[in-house]
Amino acid sequence: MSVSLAVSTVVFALRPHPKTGLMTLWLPLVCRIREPYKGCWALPGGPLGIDEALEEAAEKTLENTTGLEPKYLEQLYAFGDIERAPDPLDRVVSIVYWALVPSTAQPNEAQNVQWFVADELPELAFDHARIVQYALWRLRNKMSYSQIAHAFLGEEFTIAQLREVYEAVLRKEVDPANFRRQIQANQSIIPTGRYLTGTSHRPPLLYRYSGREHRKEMSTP
Amino acid sequence: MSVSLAVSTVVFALRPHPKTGLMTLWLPLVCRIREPYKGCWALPGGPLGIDEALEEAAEKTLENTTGLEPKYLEQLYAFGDIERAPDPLDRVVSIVYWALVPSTAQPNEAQNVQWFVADELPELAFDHARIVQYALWRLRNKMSYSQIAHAFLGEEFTIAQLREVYEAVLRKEVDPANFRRQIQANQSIIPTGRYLTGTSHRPPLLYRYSGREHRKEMSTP
DNA sequence: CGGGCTTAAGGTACTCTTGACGCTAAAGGG
DNA sequence: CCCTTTAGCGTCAAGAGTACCTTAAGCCCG
Repeated sequence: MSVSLAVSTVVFALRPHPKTGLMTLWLPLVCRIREPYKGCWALPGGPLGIDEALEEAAEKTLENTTGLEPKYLEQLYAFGDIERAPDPLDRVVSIVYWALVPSTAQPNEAQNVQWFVADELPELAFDHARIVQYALWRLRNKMSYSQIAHAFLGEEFTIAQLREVYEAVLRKEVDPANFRRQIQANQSIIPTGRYLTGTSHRPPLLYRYSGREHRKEMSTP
Repeated sequence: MSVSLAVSTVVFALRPHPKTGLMTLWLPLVCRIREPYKGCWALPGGPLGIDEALEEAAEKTLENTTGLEPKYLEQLYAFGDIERAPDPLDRVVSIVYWALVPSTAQPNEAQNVQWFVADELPELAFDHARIVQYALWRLRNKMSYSQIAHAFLGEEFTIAQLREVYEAVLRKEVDPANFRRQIQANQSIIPTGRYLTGTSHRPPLLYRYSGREHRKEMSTP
């Protein structure tokens, strides 16, 4: 008898809040159809195949539950406490990934999968509530020093849309002028020359992600 | 047949470089006594026991190989590529921790264990060279925004000793005056009132770590 | 014993970043 | 045609970071 290994994924997307209409973080959960925690909501995931890479498993889970491809995927943490499952003989070590998917993409709702507002989750199975908390912390942390915000958007976006992502994730207002300055200082976005029309005000320039980080990163070894 | 799970640890300590005499990062490696990579140097570690917590396993490894207790211990990453071992049937997922031990403690050299200068390692088994590279990056990264430097020192230390830790890890000189100001601004160290005597110059004040972080951290969930 | 050497500890001046806020440009709507 | 709204740029002051100077307080050596 040995410890078994699973891979789970915390998937984040931005959508309007059903009540306030403001952009908010959402994530998909699956309803467990077997014990333990039968009927409870849990993170999507599954056992690791013998010939399957960790990241590959996380992507497969994402594809199966939401039908989406991540624009960003990173390992979060390996959770292996002994008391994770009610029965200590079912010991599972979960390697958890977190992913960002653009709001533009339409998710393909699979069976038993439902999206929830990240700050208003139901009771979760195992230690998954703690895992989500940590993933949220990592997302907000990384958002404030890294350039991952564009992963929530499509190929082209305005600076206001990018700012809206920051405001939604960090849950605080950002000064538009200073945000523009900062984002333009580190050469992370480049103007496409095209404008977004159809707004009832001055048409904003469209930008795209330059691909270069302002801080040299090595988040994944 | 399923994937097996192991826990390894990258242990860092500071000691003078044998040639230059400057403080440098060292880490312990064990010589493999069986195939694959027999005779090659590798990170200390071993399989995860069924009733053993991940962090517990990392601490046990540390104790067995060096006889030391870590002043800092954190999960680094879970490495699970398929090509990690020469034979794909021996697939192992390694959950790697990294640890800091104070230079004051005297290591208890176990059999087959030897310490190396972190920047001058021999050829390593498996993907351990890449793991060490990543651990070094994480250490240097964390050192520059966190307060882990004191983990290399004893209970009491002078500001110059703390600065020496920064200089050794980040491999660059730090202005003593500015370093003092920064370190004193975030209330991370407090003066003990005692002085370090026996030096051939003005005796410096001894400080100890206050335990509070200047940036609220949640590096471990 | 006193001058020289070394590091401790604190201070100053300059630069760069950050935050608060004002002004003009350019669209649509009444 | 004016009003409203957001885009985009500029300004100013506070704060953080950097380079460097001054004084303090021990030991070493002549």
